Amino acid sequence: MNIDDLEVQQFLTYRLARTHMRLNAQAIRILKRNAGLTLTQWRVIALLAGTDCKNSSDIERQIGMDKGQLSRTIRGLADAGYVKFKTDAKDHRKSNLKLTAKAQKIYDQTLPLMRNRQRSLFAHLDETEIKAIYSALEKLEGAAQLSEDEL
Amino acid sequence: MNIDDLEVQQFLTYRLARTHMRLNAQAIRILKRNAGLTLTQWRVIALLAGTDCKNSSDIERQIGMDKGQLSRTIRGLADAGYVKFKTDAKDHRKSNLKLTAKAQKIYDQTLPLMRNRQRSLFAHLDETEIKAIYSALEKLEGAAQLSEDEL
DNA sequence: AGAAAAAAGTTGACGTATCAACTAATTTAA
DNA sequence: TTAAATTAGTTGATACGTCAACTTTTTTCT
Repeated sequence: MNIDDLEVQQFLTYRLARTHMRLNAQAIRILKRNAGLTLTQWRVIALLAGTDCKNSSDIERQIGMDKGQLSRTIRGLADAGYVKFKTDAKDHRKSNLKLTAKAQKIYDQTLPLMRNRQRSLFAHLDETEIKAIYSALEKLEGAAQLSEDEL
Repeated sequence: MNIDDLEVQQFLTYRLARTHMRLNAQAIRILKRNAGLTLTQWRVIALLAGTDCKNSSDIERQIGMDKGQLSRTIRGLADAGYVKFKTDAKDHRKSNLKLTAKAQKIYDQTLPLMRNRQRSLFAHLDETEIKAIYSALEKLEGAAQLSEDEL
């Protein structure tokens, strides 16, 4: 692999951006059609339902999403009747989030769909590719945190 | 790989989105600092300089970028003195784009930087991972084009 | 040739992402 | 114990991405 001969459109970051864009668009289509949710709404719901995330900061840490955007997404979910706030008894800065029955229901309906999608995507890859892509993404994410001169 | 036991944060699409986000932010930092360009500006310049793309549609096809956004990016580049328009003699719909000396210079300065970054990113991966990730991205991009019921 | 379809590019509207400033509550540590 | 630093969350400004409508020019088809 000689980088000097690599065309810009073949830069790994560029290929990754393209694939990400397309997969994202696909997820947005599926969620819009089947759940009337945006991708970020779905992700927040999924984290609240499927992990031990309880509040905004937990989600932020888990998902690496911008605080501000998260705040607005959560407000949107609350307005749409998907989550309820409850100020933490011990720490009044925190407000713990609870999914409503409505949210739980839509999550239960949508999760199998999203799992099926993962299954179909995996079906296009062989075992080596799956292992390699996970480990590569992990390493790249680490490298992405480096500043220019550490790179 | 059993999908039913896979946590949502481990969905391939999700991991990919995260890695993309971080790599993107890194590229934006580097370009801002070293060239005063945005990532899309850089990509357009790189395609005009390094491939046979001549106009907006060529770039659109190559990069899969939105027409509208491209139009605005190109206008921005023109306003900043990086590209010049020239209506195609044969097809008056097209306007061929030409990089100015200023753009060429900044491209020549920046390309090595960007290549070095690719080199550093690759250095974190082994040969198998590199092969696998390229081939996996290719396949995933194909699968991303499928509609929900084809998946 | 002439109508219909398609392609190039522009523009407007809207949602999402990113960054920074800010308030309020809590923790650290002098 | 109280001043300084940190953490949770909100808000505003601004940039970017996405979608759709629209104009102009070219191509296709009969």
